[in-house]
Amino acid sequence: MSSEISPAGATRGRPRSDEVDKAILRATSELLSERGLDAMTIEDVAARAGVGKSSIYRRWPTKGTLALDAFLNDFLAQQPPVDDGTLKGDLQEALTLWSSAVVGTPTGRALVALVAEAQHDHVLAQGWIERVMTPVREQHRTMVVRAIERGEIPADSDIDVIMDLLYGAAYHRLLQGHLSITPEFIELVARMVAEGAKSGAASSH
Amino acid sequence: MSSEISPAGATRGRPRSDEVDKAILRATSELLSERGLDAMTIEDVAARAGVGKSSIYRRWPTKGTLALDAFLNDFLAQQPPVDDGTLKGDLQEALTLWSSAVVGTPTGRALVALVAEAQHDHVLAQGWIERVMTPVREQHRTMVVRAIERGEIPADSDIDVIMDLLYGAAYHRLLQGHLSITPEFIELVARMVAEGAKSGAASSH
Amino acid sequence: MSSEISPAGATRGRPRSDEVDKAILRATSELLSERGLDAMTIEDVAARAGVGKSSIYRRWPTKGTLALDAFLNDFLAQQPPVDDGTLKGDLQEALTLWSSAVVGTPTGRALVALVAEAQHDHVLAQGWIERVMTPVREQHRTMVVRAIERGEIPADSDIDVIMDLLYGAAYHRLLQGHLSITPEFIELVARMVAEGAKSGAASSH
Amino acid sequence: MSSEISPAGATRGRPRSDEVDKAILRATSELLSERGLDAMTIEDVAARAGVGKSSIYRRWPTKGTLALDAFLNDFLAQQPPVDDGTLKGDLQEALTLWSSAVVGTPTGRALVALVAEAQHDHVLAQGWIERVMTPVREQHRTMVVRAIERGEIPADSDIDVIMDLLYGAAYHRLLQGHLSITPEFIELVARMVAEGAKSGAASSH
DNA sequence: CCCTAAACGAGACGGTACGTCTAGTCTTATG
DNA sequence: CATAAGACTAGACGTACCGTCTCGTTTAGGG
Repeated sequence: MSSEISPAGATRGRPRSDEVDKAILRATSELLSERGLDAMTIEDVAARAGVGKSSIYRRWPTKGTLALDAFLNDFLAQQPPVDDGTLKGDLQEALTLWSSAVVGTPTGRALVALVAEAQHDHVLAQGWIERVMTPVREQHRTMVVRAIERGEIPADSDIDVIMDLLYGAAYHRLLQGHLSITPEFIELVARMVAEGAKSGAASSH
Repeated sequence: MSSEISPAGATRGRPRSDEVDKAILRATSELLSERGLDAMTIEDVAARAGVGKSSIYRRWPTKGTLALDAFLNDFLAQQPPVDDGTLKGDLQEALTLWSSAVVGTPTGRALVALVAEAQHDHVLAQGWIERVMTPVREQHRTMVVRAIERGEIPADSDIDVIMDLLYGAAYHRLLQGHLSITPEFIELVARMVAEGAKSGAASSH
Repeated sequence: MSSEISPAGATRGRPRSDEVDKAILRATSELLSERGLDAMTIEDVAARAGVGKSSIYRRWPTKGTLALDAFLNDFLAQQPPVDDGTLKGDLQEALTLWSSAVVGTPTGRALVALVAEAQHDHVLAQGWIERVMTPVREQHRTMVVRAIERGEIPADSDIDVIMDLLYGAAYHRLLQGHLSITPEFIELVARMVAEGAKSGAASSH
Repeated sequence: MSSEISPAGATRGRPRSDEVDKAILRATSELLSERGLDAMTIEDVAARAGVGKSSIYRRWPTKGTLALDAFLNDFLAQQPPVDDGTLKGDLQEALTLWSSAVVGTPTGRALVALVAEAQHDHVLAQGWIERVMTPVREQHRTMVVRAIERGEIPADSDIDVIMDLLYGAAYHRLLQGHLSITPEFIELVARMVAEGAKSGAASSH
């Protein structure tokens, strides 16, 4: 698990046990869906995993970073690359995949809780960017690059802003809870972002 | 303060003291900017305000709802209506106002913490929608209505989605912290949303 | 309970509950005899007494001082004054009373553990002297005073040393465990101390 | 070190290292005077000695027995036999030697801690009797035997009780801390015990 | 002008989880 | 085998807050 604190030296002393890693992450996943990050305690995890508390603290500095590792297994597998032939189609498909992984699911509740937790856990915040935001955006960046190659949108389009509009709208409804994420919403967002992108050269003000 | 629990009966007994209200909200505001919602405890607030804990619990059910009241004073005053003559100009101006109230300010840190807290405090979540989201969107709805009246965008545009795109992108950067909110970002978002809106009839898939 | 930390002001706030005091001391007494001071934990006491841990820490700074209070109830009642008419008889009777309270009893195990604990708990050490050693010696001082008045022993006898010889020998066997405390031992100690006291003027070297 | 657990078989495999023994005992001695038995942990000792924890556990079953070995080196050398010509003189000299080894010294603090520890470490308690109490008393027994041979005290004197009176008084002040051990105290104790011994036949009640 | 009911400051209450620490055991790679 | 290193389970420590609950006191109407 890449976010773990690695043992200082290297091969001296008893090595960390993989069994323990797995048991902790399994217990964390379970508790995360059963009661959410906030109601999950380190002591719960240790008890459920049949592990001493120090074996957890030895690996993860905070509850949030532990939860992040447990979350990643589930989440990333559900965000494969897409290719529909049009920018609007790609955006819609990506957002549909995201929403089906996240809306009303345990994974989604974990995501929401992690974003919340990251607001006061800076280690988690950094891990979140590096291990969730960056990979997902990197993967989806190709959608936009293909659209540029097809001549659908300007060559100097700001890919980051396109991503922010697409996911921003979705995260907004997920986190603020003022309206729900429906297929119609997704279709409209994808259409408007794709359309807006056509006029979206990076800096023409 | 409208979110307070009001005394059941009516006028018997000693009335609630306005001094106490003010002292609590002042202490909350201070502590909120000094150390953030998460590190602020009810006991801190009581001590700072020179007030018994029960005088706080009598008025607000959770730490979040208390913080919401303290936040609202500061925030809403800073979001006046705008009118620039074009949709893109209105959107840009509204977002600029928002960002100057929120980016790098104590108010912004409070906002972020409140959104986080609302993820596991349902009373707060409801209050957040009713007392922050709804008023702000209501106020800004006129921007879009004017654009429709001017014939800039279709009559059946989905105002909610336009708002979600605009604020969603901004909240996204604020909450995820992967990129910063610059004037260029705001300009580009406003332009792309305005452009996208031109093709954004509510349901044409 | 005189060793408790008393509340700062006086009558402000909710007063300490006598019920809680009693429950804690009862639980402590029980656990002390069931498993000894060392194996007794504050958490055990709290659970047994049906009390929060903080209600214990609020009153007693260390496990030792808590145990001391629990011990005192039992012990002091068992050390009434004696009067036999002769010094040797008084000493023998006092030591017999002490030994029957202490040898092979839960109270005795508590005493031994407290003396041990006092070696690294200075607050307890001071409390032990003030609330056990001093009262017992004060009470028994009259035995020696009467012996002086009867002319049995010199007027300038060192009462402290007489006490140290009498109790010292007994504590020695109790704590070192090299030999046991029998009636014959007690009789002989009492006789030898009484006899030694006849030549024991305070400073004739 | 006689209290160590000896290796089961004999000569198979890598032999125990004397260096390790010495390093452990040296580290123990140092830590014992620096912070006392109670604050000394096995992990401290291992770290200071540059040794694995298991190399300590392989040799000594408990912290107390380890400390006992470290203590013995220092202590026993300081208790040579005495011969003054009179019982009172011998007792006084023996007690003076003991007090100068023990009162206000690191050795003394170790002794006190060991007696305390022995109250809940039965292996240590047994070792204490066998390797401290017994040798010292055996050595000093000759003082009393000589006094009997000189006709100073009855032939059927109880040597154990004489020792208990002498050392008991001293240990009492050392452990209870209610009064200090001065030359005057020692002189008076020696005189009173010697005097008491003249009437101290074993069982004449 | 008293009476009564509620609000007030203070702080004790039963709980719960924290993150740290030590104990004593176990598991590596290296001598 | 013994060794140094250090991970392992277990569980107590003392602290910090939680939200509730007494206290004695204060402050208003309503009778």
